Amino acid sequence: MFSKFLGLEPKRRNAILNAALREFASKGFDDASTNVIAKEAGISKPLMFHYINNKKDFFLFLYDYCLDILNREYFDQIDVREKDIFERLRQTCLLKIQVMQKYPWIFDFIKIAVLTDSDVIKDELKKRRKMVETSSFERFYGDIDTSYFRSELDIEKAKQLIFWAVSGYAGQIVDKLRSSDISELNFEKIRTEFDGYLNELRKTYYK
Amino acid sequence: MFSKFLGLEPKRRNAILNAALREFASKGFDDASTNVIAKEAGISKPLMFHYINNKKDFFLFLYDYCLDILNREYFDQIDVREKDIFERLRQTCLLKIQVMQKYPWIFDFIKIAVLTDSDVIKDELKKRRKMVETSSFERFYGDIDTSYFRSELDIEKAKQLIFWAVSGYAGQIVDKLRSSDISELNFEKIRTEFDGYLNELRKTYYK
DNA sequence: ACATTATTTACCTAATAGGTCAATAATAAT
DNA sequence: ATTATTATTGACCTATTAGGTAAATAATGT
Repeated sequence: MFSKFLGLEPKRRNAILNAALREFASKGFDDASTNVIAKEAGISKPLMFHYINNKKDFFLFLYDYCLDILNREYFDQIDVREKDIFERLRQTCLLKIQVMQKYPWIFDFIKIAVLTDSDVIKDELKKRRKMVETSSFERFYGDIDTSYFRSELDIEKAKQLIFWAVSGYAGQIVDKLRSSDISELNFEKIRTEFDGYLNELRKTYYK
Repeated sequence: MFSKFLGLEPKRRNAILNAALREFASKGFDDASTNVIAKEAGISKPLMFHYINNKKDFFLFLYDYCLDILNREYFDQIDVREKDIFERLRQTCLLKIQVMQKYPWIFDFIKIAVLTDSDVIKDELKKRRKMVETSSFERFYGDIDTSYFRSELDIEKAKQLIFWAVSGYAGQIVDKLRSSDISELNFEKIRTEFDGYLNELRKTYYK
């Protein structure tokens, strides 16, 4: 059905893709404008409609397509054998940044797709809803090794607090990713800064 | 200029106020709809325009008005003599929840007003911009007593991590505040849960 | 030179935007 | 009870934008 879109050269396909993800993610389905998407993708509206059929189908297609991308490039890449929470966080966060360099709005798009209550797409989404984690917390950090934790701690609370702390840092990075040009961001510097925070957390939570 | 609005009985005034804050905060100035605001406030559009003059002036009025509210009911209430970071966080967060029970969107509105780049209001906002903190971090947590911290810690990183962790918890509460009816929320339970997390943090970061 | 594909200009109808006018409903004053 | 006044709304204005398409043009391959 979306073979025309899929058959495009990657550069244009990704231009349309990212323009759409951004518009949908930041405005929601109903308020998103196909005019804006076309303009930001750098093509005319009729040409875009030549590729995408209509707004609704396009959104639903994007949902499936993005879940595939995320499964391939994110979820499947996570090494579940790593049981150290800080190593796991390091891995998942860096991976996430990597994915977001290619698709800056993909996570927000999925989040909005899951949480939306737009009448037009609600039912369709309900049908095809594979098990997508809303919190991303239990799925990722349910099976870590807690034996390193300082004994006087409440493990569940500690895990939650660590997760929130790291999310705070990640949120800051994401803001930077979006405001500055992605290419000119110093990835190496981010990594060492991030490791600094992770070490600090390790010092406080581990024996 | 907005004497008509200010002279309203508090119930209606707050209905319009909160409807407007919500619409502006969640859509931004340009995309916010006066139709939606009037409908959600429970009055007709002409009546609303009878009170508010026009969209632009209304937004700018709201900006000043909300800063006043925040100064009176939030910033001025913070006990700056309290130098313990966890006590300070406890205080500010509970205060914030209290303010948000009255005006659920006031913080988001100010944030959007500060960050917006709408051509219509940008210049006007620049003129009247009193020093509003963007990060809220330095202003609140610059002068706390760090002597309780475990000696091997990097103080600045630790403060930042604590702040992020607490923000994570606060964000969760705010989501609940918005989804459920505010009145039916168990404030007492939140307080004890919050204290639980603060204690956990104290255990990990203090000697 | 022709057939085909890629792309845009110009347009459609319906909805919504900010905003107002003139009429109605409610209240207060006589 | 009647009038004067205030509070409130239905109907409407013009401009813009929404999603979407038909037909013409530009580019490409044969």
